[in-house]
Amino acid sequence: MHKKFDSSAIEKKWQEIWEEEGIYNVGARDTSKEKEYVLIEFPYPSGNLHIGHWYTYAVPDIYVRYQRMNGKQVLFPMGFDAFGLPAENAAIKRGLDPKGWTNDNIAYMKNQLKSMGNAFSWDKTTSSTDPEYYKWTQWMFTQFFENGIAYRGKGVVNWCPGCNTVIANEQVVAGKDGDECERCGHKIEKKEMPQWMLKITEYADRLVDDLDEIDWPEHIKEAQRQWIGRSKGAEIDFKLNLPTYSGQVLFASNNKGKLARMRKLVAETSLDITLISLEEAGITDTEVVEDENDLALNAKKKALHFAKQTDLPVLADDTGFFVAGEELDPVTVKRNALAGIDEKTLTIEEVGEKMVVYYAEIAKKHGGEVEAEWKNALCLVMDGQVYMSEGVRPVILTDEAVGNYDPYLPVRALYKAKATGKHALTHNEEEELMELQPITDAIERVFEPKVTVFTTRPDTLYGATYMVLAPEHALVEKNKDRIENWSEVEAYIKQTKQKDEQDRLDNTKEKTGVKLEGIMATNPASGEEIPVYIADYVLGGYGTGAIMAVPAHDERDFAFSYKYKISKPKEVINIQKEINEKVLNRGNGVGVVHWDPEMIQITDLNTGKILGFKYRLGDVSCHTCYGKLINSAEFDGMNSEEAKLAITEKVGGRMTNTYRLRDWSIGRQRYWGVPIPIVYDSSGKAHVVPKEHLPWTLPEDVDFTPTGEPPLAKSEALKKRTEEIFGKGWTPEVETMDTFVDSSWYFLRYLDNKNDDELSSLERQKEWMPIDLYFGGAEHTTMHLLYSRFWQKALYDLELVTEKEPYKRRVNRGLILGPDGNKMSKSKGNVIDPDEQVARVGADTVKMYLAFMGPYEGANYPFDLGGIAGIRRFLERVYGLDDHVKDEEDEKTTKLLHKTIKKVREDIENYKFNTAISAMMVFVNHTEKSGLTKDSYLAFLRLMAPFAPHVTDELWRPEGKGQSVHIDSYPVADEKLMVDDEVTLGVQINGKLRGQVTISPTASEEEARKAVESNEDLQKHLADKEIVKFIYVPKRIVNIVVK
RNA sequence: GCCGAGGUGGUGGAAUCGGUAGACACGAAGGACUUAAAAUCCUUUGCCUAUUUAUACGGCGUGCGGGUUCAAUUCCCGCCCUCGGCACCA
Repeated sequence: MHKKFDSSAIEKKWQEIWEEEGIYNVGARDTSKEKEYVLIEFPYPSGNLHIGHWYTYAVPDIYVRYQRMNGKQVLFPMGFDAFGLPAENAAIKRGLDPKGWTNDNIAYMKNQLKSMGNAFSWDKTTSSTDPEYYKWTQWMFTQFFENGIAYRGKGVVNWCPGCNTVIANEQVVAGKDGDECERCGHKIEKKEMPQWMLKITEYADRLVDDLDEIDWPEHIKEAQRQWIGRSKGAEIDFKLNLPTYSGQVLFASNNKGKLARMRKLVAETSLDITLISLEEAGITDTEVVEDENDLALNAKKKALHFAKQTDLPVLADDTGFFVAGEELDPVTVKRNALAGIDEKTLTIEEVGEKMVVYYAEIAKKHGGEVEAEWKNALCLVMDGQVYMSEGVRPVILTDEAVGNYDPYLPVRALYKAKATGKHALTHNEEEELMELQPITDAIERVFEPKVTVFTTRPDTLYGATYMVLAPEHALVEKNKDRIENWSEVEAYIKQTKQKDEQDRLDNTKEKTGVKLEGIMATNPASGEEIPVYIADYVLGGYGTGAIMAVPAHDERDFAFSYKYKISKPKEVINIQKEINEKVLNRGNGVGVVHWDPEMIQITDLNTGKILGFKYRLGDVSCHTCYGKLINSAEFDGMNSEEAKLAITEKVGGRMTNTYRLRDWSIGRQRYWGVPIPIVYDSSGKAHVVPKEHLPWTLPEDVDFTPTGEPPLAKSEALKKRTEEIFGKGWTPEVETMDTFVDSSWYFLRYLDNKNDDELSSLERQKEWMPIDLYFGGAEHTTMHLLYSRFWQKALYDLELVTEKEPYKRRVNRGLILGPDGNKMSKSKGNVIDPDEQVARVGADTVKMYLAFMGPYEGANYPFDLGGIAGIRRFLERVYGLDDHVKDEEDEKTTKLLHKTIKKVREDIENYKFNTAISAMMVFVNHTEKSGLTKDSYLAFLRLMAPFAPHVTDELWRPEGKGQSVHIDSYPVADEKLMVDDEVTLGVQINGKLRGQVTISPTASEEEARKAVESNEDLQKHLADKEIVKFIYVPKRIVNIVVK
């Protein structure tokens, strides 16, 4: 090798030329090419690129360049996720300006990133701190607020004294003694405060179900499913021996007619209550965002909204649903039933249509025409035809069928109907159709003293012999006068409050609890009276905060019941399969001292499947299997699965899901983030900052010293701005948003990064979404990936995006460890500085070495300084490979080239860059000896271009008429040139390798046999032996069985 | 405890529709070149045994123990270990 390989000079030269030529800018969508959107997680501009960034960005660049050379238009954008704590900490510690500090870092890191030589689409870049970016972050928040997705919640939050801020549950990690902050390691305190929340829980089902539609590795999907933690079960009401409520009840309406009617209904009941209207209760905040499709949810929303504003019980209703507090009681009114309305599944439009059709039938029966009002739509029926106003689809009713629609009819028809002025359906007539009894019954039920439990095993209801409430359950405090041992109960509640959730859920600790003396519940199935306990292992925030305890079929209930000698387990499930019992370790730590049961695993003999576990102690036992019911009255003999539904139905329960996932708390008491675009009027009511005032910029006159008060509260400029725009007495929200919000939509902004009118136009989204491939770190599996999926779905519902799911495919990469095999850290002194490596061996070498360490997906690899030298040597040899170019090459070399092309292509598509590189090394090792033609040499340069973009362009340009190799095509293997005319097979005798034969790949068994027989070495082994069997698998193996 | 991933030379790793285990690279050893070193090039390199130190032969080898098969790193059963996640979720 005579040329000197000066990687620094080469790399600098080509980076400048590429930038000048702009060959990596994407520009407008070119529809003559297939699109490919490759996304990498954008970095936080900490100030310096580390080797992990290289692994994150430089290796996927191989895939990007490969797709570009395959003729696709590839979008590979890069930006900065630049809000966050480090900037603010720098401000606190060193008195720097967070904005300046961040911008300096961005500028510096941009240069470092350019030294990578990646094919980034820099023309599409963005930064989350750019006001033109966060303007849209804020605008989306206002849309979420107006649609009930963002709300001001109240609740217990994790307060980190280190960061002086609230952190989300997901950001809390388990430490040695209790919860710790993921970022700073301080112990977390529980604090109650108002919080801005996003309703991710409302999307829980879709977040689980839509996983089936995307092509992600199964383990990542599974992690998300577990995080969401959906469990299917039932809510069941247990009556309590408490007196029925009497006194005032708030009715969630100001509609006088409705109130009068409801009062009349209440009078029909045995209840001693008085309904008062919202106005009478002095409630002014009456805006409730209703869901258009879910009637039950509407009633519940109303009830919840007003329950927060009063101490009175609240009664709300909506088309057949009656709600008090949070407890829902659906009633199928006769009218609805006759009209064929199933409240659970129909939209409001569909209900309206059915209702009108039903009225039409009545009208026909009376031989007349009926005019009726339903919801906001005026519906009318004439000549057997039904019309509805206000955008509701008209229904044309004929004698035979219902269901032909004419969109032009309603308005015209409405005037016509009014002109005819025919008979209208009166309230009295309507009431007749409603049948009062079910409604009054429902209202009575709503006020019945009861507690609702959530259970995944309603099939074991007959075995429920006591109940347990969370100590913080509202019912406990409310009934303190009736609880005979209140002082003991109160002490226990106090003790619970001191524990954080981690303590309460610690299964090595003994379970504790207290009986509520004087309160009894009734098992709704068996009718038995059962005692009620409180215990801290039942959590207020999960399910309904109350459980039914089935000691015969739940391990924890068995333990608790054994400790407090509550009741003998009542077995209601019988396992009828052929089972196998295997005794496991003794003692399983469910938290009762001296409780050391025999633990037995129960397996199905036929399938080998684990059915459940059995715990035995003396003459009592508990098992968790499914089976056939016993001791369950009319359900005896039924299967568990069937019985779940049947029993729930019998006792008036509701099948429902419950989730581990909690709403996303996005408010931060911090400065360096997106200001939440909310202002409060003088009465304290929240209003969004209208679009014309966005971006609602971050003020700069702020003192960062953490005092527990949010920094923005100290800004005079923000106060002044708010009063100037909105008026005197108005105050700004002083919280900023979690940075996970910024990263929930950046991939949309890349597409349309200069758009002043929209966050990202639907046209651009149609061109580029969904993201074809998202490379990222495993640490984002449950947080960023779940939040951004939720964000996309919320936008989808507002018709702001085109896709339900943002990411089609996802690849999780591993970590680069220090040379000692440990995680890199300054304290361990094992940090590899990428700039230093680039200066030493060049960017191409660093990139290729990172790709060569192992498969990209999954594992962690130690950085080896010897290993990187090997790659540098390889590149030097490639640099000198043109010395071996000659006019002719042998057939073997041509074959090897095509085999290498095929292998490299396959490997890139499977993210196995390591074996692709090794195949290219084999090719170079071979051709250095054999020589190769110019054509083969150039094909090889193109093959290697994605891996070592600088050196290949250096070698290519003089040959490529001045055009970059990176806009050329990727070589394609010619199958015809890969066919081998002979192949060497291993020959085994009795399964042991004894020699080799070289034959044609299409050789017959007979030919193979001849080849073996003519081989002297093999003959030695075969002499005096009888060949029992001769196995020949073409192109694979020969195996001879001898005696 | 449960769930997931994994366990292959001194090291990173390769080979799994069952078909010559250890590709490629690092490291190590020897040699060439050099005054010398570096760089480069050549050779050797899973372990064991034997001998003529060069070569063939033999044995053992993919965490451990079984099984299926002509043939198992690959499939099945049991166990051990490592890493990651979750942890009384009713």
